[in-house]
Amino acid sequence: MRRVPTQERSRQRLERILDAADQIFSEVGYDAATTEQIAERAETSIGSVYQFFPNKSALFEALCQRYLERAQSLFERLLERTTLADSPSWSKIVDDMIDAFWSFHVDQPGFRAVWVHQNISAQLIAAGDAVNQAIATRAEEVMAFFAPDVPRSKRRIAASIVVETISAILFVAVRREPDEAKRLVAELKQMVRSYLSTILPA
Amino acid sequence: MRRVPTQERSRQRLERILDAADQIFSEVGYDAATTEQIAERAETSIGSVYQFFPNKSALFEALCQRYLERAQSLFERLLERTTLADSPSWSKIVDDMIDAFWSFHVDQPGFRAVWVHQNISAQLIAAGDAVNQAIATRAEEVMAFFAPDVPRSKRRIAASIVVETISAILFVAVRREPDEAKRLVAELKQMVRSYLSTILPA
Amino acid sequence: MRRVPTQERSRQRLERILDAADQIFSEVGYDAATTEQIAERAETSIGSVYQFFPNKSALFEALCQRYLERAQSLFERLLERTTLADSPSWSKIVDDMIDAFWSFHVDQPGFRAVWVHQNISAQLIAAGDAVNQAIATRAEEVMAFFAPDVPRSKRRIAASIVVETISAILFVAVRREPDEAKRLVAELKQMVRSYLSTILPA
Amino acid sequence: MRRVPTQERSRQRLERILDAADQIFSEVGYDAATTEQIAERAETSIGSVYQFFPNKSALFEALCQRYLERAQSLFERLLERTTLADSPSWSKIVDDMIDAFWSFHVDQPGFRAVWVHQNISAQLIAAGDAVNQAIATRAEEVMAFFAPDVPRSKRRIAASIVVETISAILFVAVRREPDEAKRLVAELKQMVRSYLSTILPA
DNA sequence: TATGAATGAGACTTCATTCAT
DNA sequence: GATGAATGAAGTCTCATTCAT
Repeated sequence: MRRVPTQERSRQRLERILDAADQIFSEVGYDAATTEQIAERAETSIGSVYQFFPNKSALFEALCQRYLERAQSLFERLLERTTLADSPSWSKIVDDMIDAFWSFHVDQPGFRAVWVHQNISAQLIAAGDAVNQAIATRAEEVMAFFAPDVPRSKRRIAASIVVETISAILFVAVRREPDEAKRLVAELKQMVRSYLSTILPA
Repeated sequence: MRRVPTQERSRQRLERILDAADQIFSEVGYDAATTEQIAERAETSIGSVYQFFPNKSALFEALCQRYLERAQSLFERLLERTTLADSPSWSKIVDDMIDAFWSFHVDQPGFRAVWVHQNISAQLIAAGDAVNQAIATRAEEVMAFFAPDVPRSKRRIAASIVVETISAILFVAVRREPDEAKRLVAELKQMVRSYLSTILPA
Repeated sequence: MRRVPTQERSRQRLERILDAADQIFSEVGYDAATTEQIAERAETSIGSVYQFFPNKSALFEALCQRYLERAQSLFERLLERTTLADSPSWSKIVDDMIDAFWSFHVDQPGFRAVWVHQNISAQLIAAGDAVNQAIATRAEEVMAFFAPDVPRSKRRIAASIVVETISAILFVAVRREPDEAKRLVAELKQMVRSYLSTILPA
Repeated sequence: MRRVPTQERSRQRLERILDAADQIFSEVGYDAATTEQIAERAETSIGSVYQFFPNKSALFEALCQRYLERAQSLFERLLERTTLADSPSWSKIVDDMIDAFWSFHVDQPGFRAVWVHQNISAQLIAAGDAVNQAIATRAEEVMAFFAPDVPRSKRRIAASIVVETISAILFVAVRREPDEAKRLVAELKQMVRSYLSTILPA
């Protein structure tokens, strides 16, 4: 980012630009989106966009970063609420997690576009991957709480596959009919639980 | 497609164009790929590309179709080999299937690009989706063999989630280190088996 | 022209090519017409077209030539029929001439396209002009019969303007509604007669 | 037009673009003219051309419009100068008109290209036709002043043919040698006068 | 001689980015 | 700091023409 806004006015403008970019990218995809269009939606001039970001790609990366933070923060808020000390069942945690991320996908349609574009351009920091990795790392810690005896490497791979599966199936589900989506989410929970039950103690 | 080649020489050229397109799309993504680049890689002229395909998009769709056919044919070959009458265990089928599609992903890197791009352009027949749906339908029939009592709708959703999960995890795995990838695939088998065991009889 | 056909079969092909070119040029104009399209309409291959004509422009020029010959021949046939020796009134000749050329315009829509294109490209022999000039020269001779005393230069300019006017107004008339066209033609006769009556004796 | 310039600098640029287009179209015709060539002649970049006009065709139409306005304005200025109340002879008006439009043709060579191209592309507002029709309508009014008794339909057709004839002959004359041109114009006046004298009172 | 696949120059147009105001 | 006009590289696609079969 070229300039970090200090004044309130500027910060609002930056926010508007990011929101506009989010919408446009999500509506038409990275390549079809034009910087002019984004400036217009943000009700600024193209010059102002380039005052914050050196180029289109940087604008996209900032969006990725924003999603990473949002997803991580969602995860943390969730864990805080159900403090582990309360000794909830891990299957409850799984269900809550899936529900929470389901809402995340539904509420933030831009995330999809971001995720998709990342899988094209290798140059970009794979923010989608980054989100999943960050969450997998945290999930691993939670698993350590429930199954301290399982070797670390086993926990890592299990956490990884669980997070990726959830992410992937939710990704698929948003495009299905609402009814079908609901059933997919339910079945996803079932799958994750049955898998984890081969690793974690009841 | 504008012209279907009849002579051998032309058919080879067409093949070369498709292969080149496959590579380029896979390397840089749909939008960043240029038709000129594709022609060059195929060692033809841009004019020849446009003799077969009316535009860039049509070239891409032809690739999609090719992958759809390849994946379906892979699936069918697999089922034929392990004739159901031989009464194999379903878990053996699952393992074989995952191995086979893993090879498919590894050998055909272009499939990835095709799959990803489809999630952007709504106009395109979603070949990635199409592949999965086609295979899910077939998988459902296999499940019917092992669990004729499970209601149809349950089978459908189960087949769908299994296929999507396999597809998604393999998709993730190709980008990981070989060692990590191997472990992910192993764990994927485990997850699918444990999920299916809640539905299918031993 | 590259090759003059000697065999009957070839001559027919050449004729078909010229007819096709005539139609296509007339339908879409010179630039929008494609050589491929012309070959197709002529039910030949593009290669055959290029066997007769070195390029698109030459094909067009051949068409021009054909129109020049047709128009000239029309004029000659007309004069023959109304042998001057029969001492017809010149106003009768004018009327017949206008009627004949009106039919020419109506029957040969391609002539219009040819004429229009010539006024763009200066390199081309202006066949439209050529037609008019050729006919003007002949018309001048006819005027000499009726008014031997009028100086040659005066006759030349009068013939020229009469021919150009007829040509131009007929050109305009073909694009008008049939009814309007008929009135325009009638008025054209009136105008030419009133002008000529200032030069030729009754 | 995409953008209407407000600042002086832009207005000049737009003017330069139009002038350049005028020249180029007039030199090589609509199709052979390239947008790049026009930009170069206007001493701008191709991007600037496309900032004002969405495509080549729109640029052409703007030119048509400009000619229509210029021609109409010329006609009006002419009529104002020779106020009808001054009861001039109509033959004087005809002569002045022809002289004025002759200058118009000579000074604005681009008009020719515009006029010619319109006879090809049916989609375009036929500006050439438009010019003539607009002037014919006005000419009809003038005729009404001199011959209020002549029925309206007769006046209309007479105005139409006079205007078309003048337009067509001037069109031809610009391509002739200066001397020949002058004689053609003189003869044109003679023809129009002799025709009108069959309709209008002395 | 006829065919039509192959070629590639070149046209139109877009859009990321700069910079004078 | 904000604006938006100007730039021009680069992309897609067409079509006249050639030449091997």
